[in-house]
Amino acid sequence: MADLRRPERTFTIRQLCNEFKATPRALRFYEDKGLLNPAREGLNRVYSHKDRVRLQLILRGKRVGLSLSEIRELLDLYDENDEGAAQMARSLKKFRERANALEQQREDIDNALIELREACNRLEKRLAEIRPDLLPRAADYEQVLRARLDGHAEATLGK
Amino acid sequence: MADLRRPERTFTIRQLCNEFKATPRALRFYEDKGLLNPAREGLNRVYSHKDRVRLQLILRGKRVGLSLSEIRELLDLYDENDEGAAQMARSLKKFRERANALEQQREDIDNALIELREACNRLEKRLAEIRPDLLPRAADYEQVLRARLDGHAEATLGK
DNA sequence: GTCAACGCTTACGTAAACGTCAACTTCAAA
DNA sequence: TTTGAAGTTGACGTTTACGTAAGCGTTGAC
Repeated sequence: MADLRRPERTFTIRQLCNEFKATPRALRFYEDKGLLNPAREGLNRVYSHKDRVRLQLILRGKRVGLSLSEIRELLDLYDENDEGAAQMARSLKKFRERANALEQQREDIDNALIELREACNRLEKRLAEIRPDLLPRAADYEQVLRARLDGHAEATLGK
Repeated sequence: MADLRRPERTFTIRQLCNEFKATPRALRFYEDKGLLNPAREGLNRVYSHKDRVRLQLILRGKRVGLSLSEIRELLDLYDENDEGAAQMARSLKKFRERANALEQQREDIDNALIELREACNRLEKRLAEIRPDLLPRAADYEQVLRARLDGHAEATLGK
């Protein structure tokens, strides 16, 4: 009867949370920060399709490591100027900046990895000389592989 | 007269700060957290060569993204068991874990970069159709290159 | 009739690594 | 003698993105 995709369809907070794997607290927090502005039915929040889209944009922004305030700026731009052009240019700029920052981060990580590998090699050599029995073998991989199944991007990109 | 490299030479807090580009507040903080334990001359801190080495290790640890508490654990191991073997094994393990984490981070970053580039491409295409004059050109590089001259690793690896 | 599930608001807690006062002492140079 | 530089110990502030209650109202299921 009610097509789920009808634009006039609305969502409860929990529906959006389930769909996007967020928590109610998070959505309220975004609202508090001015990223969302759902309608009210009495006290209860009622999310429209536009709100849903905004939430999607928020989460995408987070995925690429933008801060909430940066995301808010972008969303504000979309609102002010809805015909879309100047704000697209600004978004593009923001995204490029973010990409550059990420590339810098990759460089930093690569440098850290170099330093780490040197330290590992030194330790391995000395351990092999002195106490080869204590050499921790690469059996650590199991742990690592298990841990890898979760949401690492959030931690990595600064949450 | 006094050879600067003589092992009995001591250092003031500011000397070490200048040498390693840290702040007094930071060294006191490390001390507060149990990473350093300089002698006192009255109230003033007097850093020995061993303290200097410890500080170097602390900063190296930070450079590769270890937390202060992880660094403290490693330093504690060096102290307990000064003949060095089991603790080297543990350090090695820690370093390998850290290296794995960093590799994971690189992957996360690469994924974010993919998502970003897609978004950039979409925006560029639409902008080129609608308002090609608004296309932000790659003149941003100047800003980026300037910013690149500073300590990015700290930000990148979580400070 | 009542209990659980969901919703709300307000407000404090968390983690990390310091920065930033305030309020002082101590020392050496001018 | 004064003043300026450097040192000290607290203690609170900062940032980000929420988590975690506390305490209350509403509603559907049984």
